[in-house]
Amino acid sequence: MPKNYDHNSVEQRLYAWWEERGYFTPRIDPDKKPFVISMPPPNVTGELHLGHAITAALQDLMIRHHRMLGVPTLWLPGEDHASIAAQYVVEKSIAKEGLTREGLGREKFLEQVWDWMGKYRHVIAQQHRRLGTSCDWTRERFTMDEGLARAVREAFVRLYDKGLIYRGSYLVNWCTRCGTALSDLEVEHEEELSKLYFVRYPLQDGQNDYITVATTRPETILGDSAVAVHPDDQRHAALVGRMAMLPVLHRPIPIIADASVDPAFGTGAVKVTPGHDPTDYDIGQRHHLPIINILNDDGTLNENAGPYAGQDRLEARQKLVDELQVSGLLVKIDPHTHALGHCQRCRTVVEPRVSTQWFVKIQPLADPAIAAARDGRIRFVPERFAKTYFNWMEGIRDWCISRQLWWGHRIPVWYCDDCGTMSPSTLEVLRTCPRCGGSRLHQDPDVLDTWFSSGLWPFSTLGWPEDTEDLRYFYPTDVLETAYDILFFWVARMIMQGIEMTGQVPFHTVYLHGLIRDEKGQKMSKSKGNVVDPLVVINDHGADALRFALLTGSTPGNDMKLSLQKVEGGRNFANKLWNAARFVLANLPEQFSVQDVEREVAVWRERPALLSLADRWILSRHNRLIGELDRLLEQYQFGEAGRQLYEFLWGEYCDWYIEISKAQLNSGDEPTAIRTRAVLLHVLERTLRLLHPFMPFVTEEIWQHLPHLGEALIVASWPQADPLDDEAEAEMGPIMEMVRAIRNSRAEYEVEPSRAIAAVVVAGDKAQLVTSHLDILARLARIDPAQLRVERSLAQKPKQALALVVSGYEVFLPLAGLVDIEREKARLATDLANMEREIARCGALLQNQGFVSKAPAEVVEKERLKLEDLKQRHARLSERLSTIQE
RNA sequence: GGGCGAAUAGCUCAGUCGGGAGAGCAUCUGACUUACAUUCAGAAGGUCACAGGUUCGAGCCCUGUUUCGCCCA
Repeated sequence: MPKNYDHNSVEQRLYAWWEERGYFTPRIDPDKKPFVISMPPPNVTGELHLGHAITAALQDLMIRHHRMLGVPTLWLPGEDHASIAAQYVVEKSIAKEGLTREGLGREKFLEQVWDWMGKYRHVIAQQHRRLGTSCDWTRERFTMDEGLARAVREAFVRLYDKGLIYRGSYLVNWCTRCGTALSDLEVEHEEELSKLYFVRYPLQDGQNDYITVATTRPETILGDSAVAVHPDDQRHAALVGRMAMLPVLHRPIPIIADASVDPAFGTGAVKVTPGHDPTDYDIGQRHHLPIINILNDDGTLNENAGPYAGQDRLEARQKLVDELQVSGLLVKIDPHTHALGHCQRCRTVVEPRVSTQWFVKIQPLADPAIAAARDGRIRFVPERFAKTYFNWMEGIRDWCISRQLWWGHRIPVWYCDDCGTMSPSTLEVLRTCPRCGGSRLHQDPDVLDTWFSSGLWPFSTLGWPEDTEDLRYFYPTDVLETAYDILFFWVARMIMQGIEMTGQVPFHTVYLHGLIRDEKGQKMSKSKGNVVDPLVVINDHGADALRFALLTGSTPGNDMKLSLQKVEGGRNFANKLWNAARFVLANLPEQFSVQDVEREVAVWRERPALLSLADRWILSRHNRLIGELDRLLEQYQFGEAGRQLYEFLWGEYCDWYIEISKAQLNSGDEPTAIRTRAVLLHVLERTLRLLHPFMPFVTEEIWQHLPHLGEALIVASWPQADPLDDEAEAEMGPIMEMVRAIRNSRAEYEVEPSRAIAAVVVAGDKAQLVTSHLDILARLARIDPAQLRVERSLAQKPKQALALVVSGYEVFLPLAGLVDIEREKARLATDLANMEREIARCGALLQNQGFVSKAPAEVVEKERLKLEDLKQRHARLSERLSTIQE
């Protein structure tokens, strides 16, 4: 094995091997309940980013863990066709060649999109492989696959037949660039500084009388149906019921009273444009006002705009303001900040506009989805997202699902040119009209909101609506893991559609992770140019390093700033592990087999006394780690689990046990050496299994070098903990403390690191124990074995020596010529003072009746023991102080 | 306007049982000690945002305040 771990020579080779061996594909076993995750399908608009990397890391962790638990485990991958986003990027792409969607025509344009899909689906799948995702590629799905298209038609028709889908003319969000309607969720509001225009509307029957209204969109004056004031507003009460004359168009409109008007806004009088504003739309409904649409699809004004017809809305705004100015109707223009809706995809300002669209009646779907979360059939991790979910679900409005786009699932409704009826159909092509039998049919030209098909993902990917073996076995799935920013878009819709279509919740747990931000805390975006490409990170430091950094650097639901230093830390960890394995292997004899280890382990279980204290300690620590990991993984505390693995492997196994093992291996006692090798290997091998879900590549690679049973770590079994050895842990603690204290003193007195020094350990009834572990002190604290003494007690304590007092032990370091009595006095005095403070605190606590009577017995006992230990150490220290003061 | 989150070491963040404040990085001192300089040993560094409250005991629970961020309307 080379000295440094080289991820580049390992990762892609191992992945190809795993995939080829078929480890990612579960075997259906009717006696076992499977574990299933549907991978959130990335958009085929581009390449993966760090958000996908954390998604992959978290899900692969759960998947690999369950696979090792022996559960049939399915992680179903795929890609989303991302209707509006994909159409947007392809349009931009062909624009570089001077082509337009309209110029190409529907068919030719769709060919271009399919080309794009083919390319990027492949790129995305390859990138997922680089991340190490152990998903079942044999079940890979695309939301535009025929099977999934069939599911979309089925879902549409079922909802239609139940009366939950309707078509009608309503006010919707309209993107003038994309030329389509959008759902409420696809509109993003941003605070912007704009202008508030105050405009006089002359009264129809008054001379020189006006009512002044304030508006941010003066061009919509052309579509006004009324002026409204608040019913209690005394300033305008006299005008209610009279008529105002619309500027420019000179159309008389009524002045009405409506409680939704905010008297504090502008002058308290507002213009009402039911065709282009949601609030005004509602006012219009209440007062039976006419709806006037002044916009064409592309954002130019239509014939209702009179002289401004044909002009772009923003161009018309300026001209109209100029005209108002000239005619003296413009009172003033104030600066004004307000939230403006933008198209999620192209950032164009969204215009509310009345048009004929398809809608899902959402309340009948939302109610059961709310109930499922209320009664615990679905739980959220972290829990607080349940509240966000309820907030949104309870205020939900009907879902506009039709889009005036070309790329996507065509709305499965056919119009008969003979009898004029419309027929929804689950058939891909409807050839004859079910009503009149006519064959002159044309399909609705629009497509469905992408999220309509995404909402079916957990079951459409398994074959629904067919009653397939996969659907029966793998559905419902278990965990849905994704970023919190698509809770409404996707998660909520899967829950609603899942319950509606299958009668079951599609998953029992929703785990939401936060967003990955750059080092300054900003959201990564291509336009900001601060996007970190996961592939670059992987090439530099390895997928394991990236995954470990993402997993241990985040808390569920919280955003995370990823720094490359953190990834370097992960890379260093992989290298550390690699070298630990090199050490272990270098010390194994040629013929060392797993059977040898197993035989040893079986013996220890019967007779732990055969082991050294350090052996027992590392075994117990390892078994404790297993228990902790089981608990943490169960609770979805993946970051903490990873950190504990890191701490164990680096801080305990490498820093202590490997160092101690060097002494045991070189002790000259063959049984000790054999035993030590077995412990080294046993603990390493089992810890590799625990770490595998976090760092799959380096663990598998090392495992393959070690003696092992079975084919691959990826399908090895998850370790089960042996009993803990509390005694060993309790006795090892003070010995480690002693080593640290000696190292500390050596550093303080600037003893050359290479120089071995003498020591006397006073150990009371632990003398035997320490005597059998002198090698630890000798090696780890650099004590000269020839000058190391252990005594039960010492009548005459050396004066020219440093005295170290740790729990249960006293250590004297006779550093001839180095000990400075004055300095030593000062050190002892400081230590004593600190100790006295602690003793006072501890004593006061134990004096406190409330504490003694109310705190749990074990906490009280802990404090008692602590106080006792402190007092002992204090006594020895003060004795020492008086000795050297003589 | 409503809701949520964050505020802990110089930086980035853990701290999910209410029981003596932690890690990584950075800094300082020292070391090529035969697995690893992607390393090792040691040190320094904190009024856990602020003010109250509950409790024997609060970084953690409750109330209020400040600053920053996000979501919804």
